Formats: sequence, C-alpha cells, structure tokens
Amino acid sequence: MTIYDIAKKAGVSASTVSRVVNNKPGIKPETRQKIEELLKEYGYTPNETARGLVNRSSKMIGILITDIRYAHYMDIAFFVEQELSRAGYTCLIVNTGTTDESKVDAIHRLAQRQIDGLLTVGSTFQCDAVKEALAKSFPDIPIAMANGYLPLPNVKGVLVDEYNGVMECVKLMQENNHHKIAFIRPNSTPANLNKQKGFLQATREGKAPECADWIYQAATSLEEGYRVTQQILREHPDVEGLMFCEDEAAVSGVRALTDAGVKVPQQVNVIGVDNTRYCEICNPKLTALDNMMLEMSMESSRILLESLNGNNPPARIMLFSRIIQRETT
Amino acid sequence: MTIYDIAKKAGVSASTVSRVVNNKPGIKPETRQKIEELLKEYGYTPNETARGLVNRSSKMIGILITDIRYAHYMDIAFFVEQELSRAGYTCLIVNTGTTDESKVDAIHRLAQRQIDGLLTVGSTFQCDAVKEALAKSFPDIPIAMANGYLPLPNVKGVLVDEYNGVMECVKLMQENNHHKIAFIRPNSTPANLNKQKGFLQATREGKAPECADWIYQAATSLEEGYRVTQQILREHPDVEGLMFCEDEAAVSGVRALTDAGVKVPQQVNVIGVDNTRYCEICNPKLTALDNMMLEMSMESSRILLESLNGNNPPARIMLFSRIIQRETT
DNA sequence: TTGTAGGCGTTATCAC
DNA sequence: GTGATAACGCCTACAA
Repeated sequence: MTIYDIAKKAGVSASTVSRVVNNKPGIKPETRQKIEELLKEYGYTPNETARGLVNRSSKMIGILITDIRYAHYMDIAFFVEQELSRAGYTCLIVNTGTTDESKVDAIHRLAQRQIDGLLTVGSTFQCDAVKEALAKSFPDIPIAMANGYLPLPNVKGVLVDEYNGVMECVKLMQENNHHKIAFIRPNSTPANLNKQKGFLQATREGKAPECADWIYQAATSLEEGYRVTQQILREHPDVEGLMFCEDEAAVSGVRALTDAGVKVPQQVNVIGVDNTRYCEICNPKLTALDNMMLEMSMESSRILLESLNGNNPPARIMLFSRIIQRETT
Repeated sequence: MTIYDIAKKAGVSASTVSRVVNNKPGIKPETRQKIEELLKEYGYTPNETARGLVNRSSKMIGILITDIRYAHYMDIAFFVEQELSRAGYTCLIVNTGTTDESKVDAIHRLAQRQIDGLLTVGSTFQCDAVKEALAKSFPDIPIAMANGYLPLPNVKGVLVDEYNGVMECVKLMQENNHHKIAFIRPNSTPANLNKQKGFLQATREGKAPECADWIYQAATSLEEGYRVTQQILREHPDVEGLMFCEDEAAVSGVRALTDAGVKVPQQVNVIGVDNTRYCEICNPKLTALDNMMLEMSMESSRILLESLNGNNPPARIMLFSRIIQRETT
C-alpha cells in the first residue's frame, strides 16, 4: 500500500496524499478527511526507507555497547532506547566486543545505515582507534558518549567523577579502620585507570601506603572475581579491604571471602562500582559506588536529542558519583 | 560518495560500478580492478537505504523484547544479535513493555521499517493481540518466536518443556522430603501458566495435595520476591518449599528466608527458573530450572536465518529443560 | 563487456 | 488547493 494506491482510490494525486500524511497545510478539509479515512481503512504506513532516501534522515540511532549482557550497560541501553523511541527514533543496538578491530568494525557496519545519530556506552570507546573511525565514518552526525569523551567537533560526552568516587570509597574503608586495601580492575579503560588513580591517591594519603602496589587484574565475571580474591588472600592474608572496579567480580569476591571463613565486613570490607542489581542479591549486600547510570543515560539521550534538533549542548558534562552503603562496609 | 561519483572518476557508467560492488560477473578484469581501487581509495560504502528501496530488503531484523533489563531476555538478545549480525543483518531491538497496547504499538513502529524478519523473545508474545497485529503488519516476512508460538503461516516457534521441568523441580523437593510447597508467578503468560500446570500436577500426586492452592503472585523484582516470601511465611509457617517462576524474585525469596531465620535448604527448599547469573550470586546459591536460553537463542536465530534463506524449517521445535542443582535444595 | 533507462516510495519544487 | 516532475542512491532488464 503506497501513497499512489491511496491517491488512485481517492481520485487525487500522490502529492496530495503525501501532504495529508505529513499534516501539511493547504488542503481542502473534505479532501483531507476523505484521504484520512482511506489511510486508516487500508492501514497505510509510510515506507521509512523511501523517506530516508529523500530526506537523508533515517530516524535511526546507532547504539554502540561492548557487551549488552553486563547489567550496567544494559540498564543504560534500556533507558536510552525508551527515551529515543519516544522521540520517534529507532535504535540499532550493536554489541561491539572489546577489541579495537571489533569496535571499528561495528562502526563500519553502522556507517552503511544512514543513522541520524550515534551513542556509545562505556569509556572503552574513548580511544584512538574509535576516534579515527568516527572521524572518518561519521564526520557530521551528532554523537553522544555515555561515560566517555573524544575531542571531535560533533561529539558530546557525559562523564562521571569516578576518580573522587573511588577515593571516597577507599577513605570510607579507612575510616572503618581498614587500611590494607587491594584494588581490582578488569582492563585498562580510561574509566578504570581513573578509578585506579583515585585509589592510589587515597592509599598514599592513608596509613598503609605500601598498598599502592596491591593492584590486581580480574575480568568482569564471577569466576574471575572469585579467583582473584583467593589470590589476594594468599598473597596478603592481612588484607582488610577490596576495592573492585565493578560489581560482578565484587559479589563473587564477597563469596570467596565468606567461603574462606573471612568475616565481611568485620575483617574485610568490600566495595564495588556501578551499583547494579547484583549488589542487593549479594549476601551480605554489597556497598557500591553509584556512578549514576540512570542520570547518565538520561543526560546522554537528552544531549543527543538536542544535537539532533540542531541545538548545541555543552561538549562535556560531569556527573558526581555517590556511595551507596550496604552491608559490606 | 555514490556509485555515480565513482563511475565518473573511473570513466565508466554507474551500472558497471554497481556490478563491481555486488561482485557480479561479466566485467573486464582491468575495469574491475580499477574500480575496486577507487572504491577503496574513497572509502565507498553502499547506501543500504537506497538498496533497501530497490531490493525490498533492508537487511534488518526486528527484535521484540518486553524489557531487555531482565537478565534472561538480555542473554537471548545478545546471542541473537551476534548470530544475525554475523549473517549480515542489523538488529532493531525494541523494548515493548508488557501491555497488549504497548506490544501492538511496537509492532506498528517496526512495520514502517521494512524489516526482513522478526524475532520475539518471551512467551508473552503468544497472545491474540500480538497475533492479530502480526497478521496485519507482517503477513509475509519470516517470524521466529523464542519461547512462544502462534499459528500463523509465517511463524516458527521454539518452545521449552517447562511443564515437565517444573514438575521435576517439585518432585525433587518432594524427594528431599519437602512436601508443602508454594508456587509463585509474576503474571499469566502462557509459559507461566504452563509452569503452574506442572506444579499442580506434581502437587496433586504428592503427599500434600492441599498445596495446590498455595499459588502466589509476585512481579519479577527483588522487592516483590521479598514481600511475597514474607507473606507466605506468615500465611503458611509450615511451608517447606518455594517454586518460583523466575530467578529474580527467587533470590530475593532466599534472602527473606534467611533474614527470617529460616534455614535454606534444611527447612525450606527454593528453586527458580531461567538459571540466570543471579543464581550464582545468591548465597546459598540458587537451584534453578535451566530453560535452555542459550540453545533457544541459537535455535531461534538459526530458524529465522533459514526462513530468510527461503528454506522452510519446522513450525515448532521443543527443547527440554533441565535442573541445575545448587545449594537451595 | 558495458551503457541506458526505468523504477523502488517518498518528498519538495514548481506550475496551474 | 492540487498536480506534475524531478530528485534521493541503487539495481536490473534490455540494448548495444
């Protein structure tokens, strides 16, 4: 069912039907009504592909996420999708993987799709490979980055102050008289390195500055969180606190501790980051740094939408994280 | 950069360029090579929108999910997206919400997009409202339903034997000498009603047939799982087992029990369904019915891909669930 | 082996 | 108020 079909049935031309479909003025009321009835009767829906071709706008937004399965990203994806679809956009969600090539590859795949805007989720996209690919493939559509920023003219970024956030977390443990604290991160994304800096700062100012070396690596998974905690327990039986970069490994760390007969939080404090649902499921419930995922999603989509509407929102925005105290501190 | 631009630079016509881009035969090797070089040099990528218009194929697949945030759905979405994008398709993931109108609305929104295929996730789409909307909006594109089926000529369904699965779960508790078992479900999706039937069957055959009335309702959330468990404890202090329809409420139920001083699994057994990550985070770890989400995603995308390729896979496939025993039974 | 012409469904720009 | 007509970028008969 095309506008031509409708036009024929209404005894008018296709342009008239088009005008009605798009609510353009300058149509005789009777004509409009008659056409609207036919539109409804035949269940006409405009072909967005054809529209996209002539309007050079697809009403589609690309969303880049390394792995949608991680709870934190998923929440962002959900809210952003809600928000954008309310504004009439359809979301192309692409799981990019974590390597440079796979991220660049995802960008190339999206490039064929004439998307109107792009949103990246996670600081991992704040890297040179992505910057270059974006500059080449999307030089002039609005790009918003949730938890990231790249110095390109069409990129807007929303960041969270995780440096101070993690610093406060460590200080919280120190105030609980837990000074020997290990830091565990999955990989070297800008966000995680930032957290590490916060950890180092607080550690150096604290009573156990030797812990500045207690930096461990563990992927975002239950298995790895368990493994690394056992390792830390072995290498530093006197450990008093674990500062994880994300919740998934952290909850597993809590389990590793209790399995080893270590009392949480009496002997060891544990803090995660992201404040996902996992925190509440964990027993004892996990204290976590809330990096304002909800606000970040809302700000990112708002900024993207504003750019899409031709406004020019600030290039960078910073949100402040906060600690949600539960049972592991 | 269009094929016309390339054609001009190569001194040939646009159709020749088109043929090269699409690897069509009948091009002089030198011409082909020259064009290919230009293609690379200028970083040409075909405009999928224009292609879609003429080919009547967008290489896009719509994915309908009520709420991507629920771990179980999310995993499916992830695997399906991986699988389909490997086959050259881009996924439009739409969170539909749970009401009939919002689901139908999502279908209408997708209808404008000329998608090549559709995949629904969750038995909630197995309802009359959706059936009608699909019949009207997508009468002739392949549709695959993960955990669902609708009797339409273009619909293929992958189902799980949750009836027997839940029955076996209840029997497992009965074998542990736990007979007074309550059943908790979030809403009346076909899948959940099926589980309920399994529960009833096992209960009637067991030593405490009066429990056939112990059917409770609790939404898929930590809060509700906690609330309903307290309620059950109040109304039936002698309860010996909890059979939840999904993990999220179940893990919270476990916490409600331990908070109330009830020993799990000694006094009360708990079993969830879906076998999500939550099971491992829960302490004690949650026994759950694995409804083969991974296999389901793979089967669904495989079936969809086959239909897309013009084959005609079986209309319905049934997978068998299995119990993953952990620490709550 | 290559080019020309027509069309996919829609919108925008002119005419009338 | 309404109707031709020409794009948008690509593909595919058919012709050369």
